Amino acid sequence: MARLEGRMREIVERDEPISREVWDRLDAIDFFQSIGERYKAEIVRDLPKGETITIYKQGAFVDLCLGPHLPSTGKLGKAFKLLKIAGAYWRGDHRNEMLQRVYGTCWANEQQLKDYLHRLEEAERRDHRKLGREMGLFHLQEEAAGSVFWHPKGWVLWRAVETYMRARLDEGGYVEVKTPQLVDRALWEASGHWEKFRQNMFTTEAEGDKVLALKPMNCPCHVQIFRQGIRSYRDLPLRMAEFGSCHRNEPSGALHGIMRVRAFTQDDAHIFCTEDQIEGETRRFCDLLSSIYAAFGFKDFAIKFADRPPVRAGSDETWDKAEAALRRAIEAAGRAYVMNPGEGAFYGPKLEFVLRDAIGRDWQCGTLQVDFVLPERLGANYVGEDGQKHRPVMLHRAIIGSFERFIGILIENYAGAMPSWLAPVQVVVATITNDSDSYAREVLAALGEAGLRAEIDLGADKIGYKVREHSLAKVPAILAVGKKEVEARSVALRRFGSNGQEVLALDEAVRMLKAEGAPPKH
RNA sequence: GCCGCAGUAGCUCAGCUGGUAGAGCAACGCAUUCGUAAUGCGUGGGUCGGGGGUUCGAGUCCCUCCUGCGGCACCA
Repeated sequence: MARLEGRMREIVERDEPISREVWDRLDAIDFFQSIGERYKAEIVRDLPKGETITIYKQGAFVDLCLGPHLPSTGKLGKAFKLLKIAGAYWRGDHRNEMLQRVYGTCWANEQQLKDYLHRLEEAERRDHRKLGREMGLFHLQEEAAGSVFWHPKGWVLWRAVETYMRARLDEGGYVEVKTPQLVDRALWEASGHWEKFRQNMFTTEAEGDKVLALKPMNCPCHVQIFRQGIRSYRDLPLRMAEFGSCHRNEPSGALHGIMRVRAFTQDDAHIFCTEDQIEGETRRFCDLLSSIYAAFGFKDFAIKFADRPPVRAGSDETWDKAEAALRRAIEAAGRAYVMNPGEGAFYGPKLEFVLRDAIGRDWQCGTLQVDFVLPERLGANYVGEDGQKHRPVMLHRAIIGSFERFIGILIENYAGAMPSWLAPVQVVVATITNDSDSYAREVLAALGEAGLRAEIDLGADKIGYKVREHSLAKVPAILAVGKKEVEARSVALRRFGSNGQEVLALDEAVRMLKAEGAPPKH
């Protein structure tokens, strides 16, 4: 890359003029073929008839390009840098050959380039893989590639997220269930997942010729619960939630820290409802989702509307109906969205709710999918007002998506400095000398009684050392106690990110920290 | 899975053309009782990712597998 960059600088230096020409299609094909540029020739060949074919020349270099280009190479300036080199499939199709792609960045001036590179470095500091290790939240190791070992502190964070989500679902009119991990392939064949995703499913054998699959998702299981007994239209909408542990054998190259793993837990739910209820349920879901995102500190998120994929289940009429229903619903919910053509699930169109990580990569977290197909395939029905059997519609939906991914994004969003309600340790009591130990224990007990996750540091180190240690651990609050505090029954509170401290009466500090450590109200 | 790069102590990294593995931080021990981001001294710690090969001798060279990283493809 250094050599490439050197050549680029020479070309910029030469300030070669760049000219645009329009060529005849056949001439262009012949020309590119003759110089061995068979990919360019292929592009020209595939361009629709009547398309203008533009050629840019720069010295002896002749290339096909839609343009526009700079008038001359010198106009590029010197504020550029090559960043990475990687393979990319020709025309984005993995069945094609792989070409080498060189990534670079270019800015109007050196300062902007420097700022950009600095931002990249800053982002690396937030990387959840680095912070997860440093903060002792979790680890990954090759004997369980793609599965997370959650450490005590990381699991506290997980539980805080789970407890909050459970409370919101309870309030939101959901019922919670738990379904099996190992399920006979017959069910996956019936749902259509076996045909489409068999190679990504972990399987095992039992009782001779039985093949069981570790569930890659929860929906078929939820339908089994729905099918127990006789459902009435009065039961709808039935919102069935599960913190469902799923396994998917993701391609090795897709794994990424805890964001893309092979074993994960979804905040999954399926809303069984009538067609008429789709709109109301979608609106209700969007409201719940945005309220929960806001509670976790995400004000901005994108919504994408993914419509029918090339390979799919269900008739075109069913898809027309499902897409129209979802479009009406999202529009009625008054949410802006962009299209994501052809990216729907195989059984229905979906809304994708997308959050962004520290280095600007987008991650789908929430989703809402309209499904007319699975209830049919798996034989779900209910008795309507008319006394006849009807098919329910299923809305597949998740808010945080997977706990693993969402926690990864949370860590990056806060750069590890979690708000108190999510922090593994909310407050540390640190003594200045051992004379204060017994009072410090009283302080710890008071914090514990208030339900705070508190730790105590009675070590023989200097207070400066303790402050540094717990600041690096990103603990939201440090309560220092020394002679003065013992006498006044007070504490010296230092908050994460602040250089000063305030001295407060013990009960006042406990009251304040308790309030700050509670999950957000909504 | 594909292309490229990488894997040395818990972490960050050094180790020249092959000659018995090193630093800082962390950990542990002892001393220090100190008022808001590092007290001092000492000690232990490695199948150099796994396997195979070349060589008198491999962390270093070759083959192969695994894992990770960056993209691509995939993502129910």
